[in-house]
Amino acid sequence: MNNDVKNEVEIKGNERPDPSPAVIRRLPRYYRYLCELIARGITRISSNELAHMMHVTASQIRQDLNCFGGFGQQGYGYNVNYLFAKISDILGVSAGFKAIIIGAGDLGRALVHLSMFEKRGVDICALFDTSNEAEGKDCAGVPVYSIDELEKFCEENQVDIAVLACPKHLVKDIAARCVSLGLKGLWNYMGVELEYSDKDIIVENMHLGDSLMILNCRICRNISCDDGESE
Amino acid sequence: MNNDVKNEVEIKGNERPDPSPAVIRRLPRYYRYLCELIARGITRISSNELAHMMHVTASQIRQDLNCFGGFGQQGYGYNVNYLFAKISDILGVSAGFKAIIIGAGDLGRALVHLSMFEKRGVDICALFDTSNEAEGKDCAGVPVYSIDELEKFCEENQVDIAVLACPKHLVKDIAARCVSLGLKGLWNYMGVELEYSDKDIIVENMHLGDSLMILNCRICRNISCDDGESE
DNA sequence: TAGATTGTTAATCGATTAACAATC
DNA sequence: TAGATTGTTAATCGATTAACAATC
Repeated sequence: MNNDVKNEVEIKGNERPDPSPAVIRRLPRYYRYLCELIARGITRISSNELAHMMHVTASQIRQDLNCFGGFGQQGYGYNVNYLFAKISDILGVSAGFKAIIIGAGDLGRALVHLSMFEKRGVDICALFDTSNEAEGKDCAGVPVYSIDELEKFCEENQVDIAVLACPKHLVKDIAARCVSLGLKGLWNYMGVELEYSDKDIIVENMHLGDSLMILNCRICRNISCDDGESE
Repeated sequence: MNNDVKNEVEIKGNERPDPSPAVIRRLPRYYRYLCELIARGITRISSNELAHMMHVTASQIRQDLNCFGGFGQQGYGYNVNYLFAKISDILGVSAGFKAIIIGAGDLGRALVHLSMFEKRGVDICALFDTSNEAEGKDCAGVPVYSIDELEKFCEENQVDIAVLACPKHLVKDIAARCVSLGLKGLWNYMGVELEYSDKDIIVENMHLGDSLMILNCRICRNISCDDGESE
């Protein structure tokens, strides 16, 4: 059987294939620039203008957006509000995910205080303390529980995401507990490698140490290395 | 601190070309795995074994390392300690960079408390407060100054890097001051886009909000998207 | 209609993988 | 020497850019 035909059959209906990781990683940046355009009251933009603003090619913008659907209009460009709404949806801003933060130390508390979660539609419903120091207190209006209550809380509430900001040596064990509890995602700040398949849970890493070293390295060699980043 | 490295590349006809951003971004992960091997007392490893551990191809490892030089030996593999030393050097661990943190709020304080800087050979020599609240105190042994003293401090000390962890609306102004002061690098946590050329200063961004959205998106679509990451 | 700009296909470029000769 | 494993070249793959027909 002709391979082209076979593939078309396998991709049910006329569904698009999964966008590549590279495309996914560029979306938040579109999101940010569209926010900015909305704030400035701009309601319409062409791929060329946006490309100029963002220092990328217009071709890339059109290709990226067309992974998800035709959001523009020939001869007109893109409606900023409509495009923003579409990208927000793709990025799960309206998915209403509930998250907990594990670790009520400096880092955990710093994260709660950032407006980031609220802006991205993620609801922080609890902090879990691993040192029995902050337990019972609250932090920016979010209650702090003992890590011992993790299972009970997750079973009683629909928790989707755990932010890992606890001591390094506890990370693997706590991550495993989150997987058992059926959580959907781990946002890992501790630089510990977590090896799960995407079927078990989605892991997104914030490797602070790695980023610092890349900065060091780029300074030493004067290397422009922005490609891998979202900027 | 070796300002002449880049020039060497340009002058000597035989030098290797600049490694691609993709290669640079993979180095910290090699660094971490080599740390682990050293901790386990393993002194020798083949690209095949390492590839297996790291879930990458042996080909990629050999290609990556050969961007910088022949660190292995045919028939033997790689000496773990030697390779670790080489990669540490490339990553500027021994460059002795001095850094300041701008913003003595939750985030700034959380960063000082992480052992990350020390482990990577970066010396945090001061925090700068933008709210006149923490001024005069100290944080994990690091003195806190008013942001008004930024210029004076940087002129009297050899500061290389500024970590931007201050309120969003101050970021652009403070970044510009850092550029004027001749700093070499900015490590930007605030999600604000900074547009400088690499000649002015090297900017490395930690876009927390972007990462959160990518996690959201991957959960929604069940997409394995690890490629862009360092894991 | 004419001009503008998209959506999409084709061409190019770069990065990853495979293969193998060099060599320890 | 024989076996192992690198360093490096060649082949493949995917992602970016360019071009252009479709169409608003």
